[in-house]
Amino acid sequence: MKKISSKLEDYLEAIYLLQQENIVARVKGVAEMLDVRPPTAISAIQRLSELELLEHQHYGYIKLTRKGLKIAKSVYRRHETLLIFLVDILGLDIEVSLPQACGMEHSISAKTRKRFELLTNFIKFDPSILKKWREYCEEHCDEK
Amino acid sequence: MKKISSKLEDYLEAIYLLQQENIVARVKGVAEMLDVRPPTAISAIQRLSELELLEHQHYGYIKLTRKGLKIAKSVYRRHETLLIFLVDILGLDIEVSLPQACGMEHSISAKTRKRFELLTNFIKFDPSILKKWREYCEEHCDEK
DNA sequence: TTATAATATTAGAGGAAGCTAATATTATAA
DNA sequence: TTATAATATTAGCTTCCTCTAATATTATAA
Repeated sequence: MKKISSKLEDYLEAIYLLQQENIVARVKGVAEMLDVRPPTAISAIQRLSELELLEHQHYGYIKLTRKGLKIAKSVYRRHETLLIFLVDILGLDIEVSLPQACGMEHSISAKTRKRFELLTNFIKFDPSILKKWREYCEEHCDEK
Repeated sequence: MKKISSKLEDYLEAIYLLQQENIVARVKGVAEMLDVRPPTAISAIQRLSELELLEHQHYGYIKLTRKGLKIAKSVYRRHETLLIFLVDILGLDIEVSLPQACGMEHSISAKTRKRFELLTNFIKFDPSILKKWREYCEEHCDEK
């Protein structure tokens, strides 16, 4: 599977999320979700279409192909895993965690994602460790 | 402090590391470290010079300014923290960890970095937790 | 000291990703 | 059904970041 840029990954992820809600995505929704202007979204969508990662009918729907969906899901999975780690384990606010998860999600491998998930569960579902960690964090988090 | 692109952060970090070894950095070293051609390095160095993050004498040395050094150190610190986390806690090989740390280092805040460091120390320096985590990881890491 | 090698720089091109302004199409409401 | 609003697209420009080829400077070795 070819490597695409992190920007293009963002577009696939956004289209995937819109598809979840509405079956198909539209240019306006994509542009709004990624906070870009419609022409910017269009040009990304056209490149993704050339890569056969989605199908785009003129003035019509946008739909991920099987290959596109696969990439989109994997990006979103990394995003989710990192977000949960930042919020539930590192104890960061959701608002600051979101953009950081969005930044990191393009850099980690499947194996790394899995390890993040394991560590999250290891801590989260062991009350004594979770408690110890929370206390440790509380105690040291104002240092330096 | 102005936000610069992650590419420019990479250049500052590389120059910082070269400075550590040789007092001053040179174009060739920077280009080699970042795996780009000299003209690419030059153009980045010129932009950084305009931002007053480094001083660059024609055909001569490259030296970070105080502002540049501050950014470089902070990037490198994030890099180090993430690398140690990936290797010592998540148990990943150094070769796969390096590029992933390089990717993530541009996305995390100072607070997030600190939390990563705390979590690393919390696990690393508690032998019983470390042992439990290693076993847990070993047991589950082949799933999915 | 001068020729050669190494290094640095400039010039110019290209792709990615963004924008605005203008235009085309589709959807909606009178 | 037709005028208007909403949406999508095209055209053309900008900046960032990369490259190669050509040129300039500095360092080294004969």
